[in-house]
Amino acid sequence: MLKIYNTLTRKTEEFQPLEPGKVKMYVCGVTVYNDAHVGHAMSAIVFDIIRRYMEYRGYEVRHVMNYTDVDDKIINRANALGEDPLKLSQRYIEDYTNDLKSLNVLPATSNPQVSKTMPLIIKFIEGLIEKGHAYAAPNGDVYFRVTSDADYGKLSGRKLEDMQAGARIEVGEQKEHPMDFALWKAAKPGEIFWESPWGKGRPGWHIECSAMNLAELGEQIDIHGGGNDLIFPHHENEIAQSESYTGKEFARYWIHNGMLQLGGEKMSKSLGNIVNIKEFLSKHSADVMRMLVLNGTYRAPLMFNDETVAAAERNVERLKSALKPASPSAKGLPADILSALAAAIETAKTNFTEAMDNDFNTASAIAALFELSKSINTARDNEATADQLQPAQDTFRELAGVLGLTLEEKKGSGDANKFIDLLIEVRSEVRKQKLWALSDLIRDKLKELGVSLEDTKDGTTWKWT
RNA sequence: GGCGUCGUGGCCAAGUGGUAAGGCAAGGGUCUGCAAAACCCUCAUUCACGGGUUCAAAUCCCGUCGACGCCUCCA
Repeated sequence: MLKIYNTLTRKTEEFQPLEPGKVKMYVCGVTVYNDAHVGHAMSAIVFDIIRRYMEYRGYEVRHVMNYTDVDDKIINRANALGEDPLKLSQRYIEDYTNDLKSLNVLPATSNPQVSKTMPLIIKFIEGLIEKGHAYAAPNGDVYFRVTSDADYGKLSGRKLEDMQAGARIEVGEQKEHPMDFALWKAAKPGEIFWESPWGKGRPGWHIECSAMNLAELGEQIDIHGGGNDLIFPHHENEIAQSESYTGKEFARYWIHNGMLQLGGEKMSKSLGNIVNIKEFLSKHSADVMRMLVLNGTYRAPLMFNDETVAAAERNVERLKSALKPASPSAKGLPADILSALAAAIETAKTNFTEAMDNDFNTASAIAALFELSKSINTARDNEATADQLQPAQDTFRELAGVLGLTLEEKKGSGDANKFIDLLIEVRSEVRKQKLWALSDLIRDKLKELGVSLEDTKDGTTWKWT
């Protein structure tokens, strides 16, 4: 039985989809005006794992992730670069799509964009005005009337009175209530705009997600996700808009991932403590990024530093060791170890599923993989044949795949491979003659070039590092 | 100030009532010409602190201290 922690109720609840066997999941994507960083990667990986696990459990998942391609920051950046805002955002959409692919994140079922949802957004706002939940200000802005929503604040646990008391809230000139938020913003001179019943303008930040949800998944969805920095105001306002518009409960389960921490602080563009996804992937594999996420709890802050990255690197190597082939000269396993291996397969499956069912407890799930890898390696060291190893390695590969780990070795340039093979062949002859200094020199020099050798009784293996 | 999450070994971290998973690092060993990898052993009488409930608490309750996130754009 799959259980999920729901931000809305602050409880871990049994997952019950609206429609048996199907999951409608909407995850807030990124605002595309800049290179994405590893914090965005964390969020994407978290929901990728959730999606993969639900599919493993047999659900048909419709996974929608939007792109915010109309926004103040995009307009500012485009102005600074002298570029058309929609061209700029389109460029970064392609860029982020590539990042996600590099991270082995499955493509979402669909990726709606604000700029392509304009008619529905306008219709949505009109509907809210008709029902008294919104009003147009004289300057062409349209605001949501928070006092018209009886349970406004239920997701973030805030009350309007408390928020009004907050010192940093300033009363907008055009607003009835300081917490009212913009559904539509009148265009400033020279800004990109769309025609609307309220004049030229563009949508506010929150309305896009309500509209795209409706367009892609309908009035009610199972899961709504995003970073926990979106709980307020973004998700709170989405609920207010959608539920005021449809009169129905919007999302049943709200899932929020924790923030990636660099130097004890949230990684964010405004703090300037950024590691880009591309920068990270130039030094480490996608599996390493994923391992960092898997080692922790998706809801908790994720520590990101040299030490945790190095540990993740080693963890990935350790898991890969389980997939090394059996020795060609293996004589076969003793009966007791063979049955222990069979038992280890079942234990791993059980522990893995129990862990993941418990609100996607990946740290526990990964522990099940470490234990299985130990059993496999022990079997290999005890003369297991390839056939004897295979069932365990198949299970291992399958479970790792559910977490989105590829466990693939790094590929070098194909041309180099045959020369490396040749060098190793020569080195084998050198070793037969016990010319250790020379053979070690070859090994050391290759290491410097990124090729690491391992001498085994069945000969020498190598890989790119 | 308000709302929320959380404080577990040198580090990352699971465990939410029954006597501390897993990984990294470290030390010892097996194997190896030497490495590397793998495997074996060691590594928290204790879970921020102070009270309380209970036969039993890291786990529940109260308080204190501390960290982080949100309250402004944010994955």
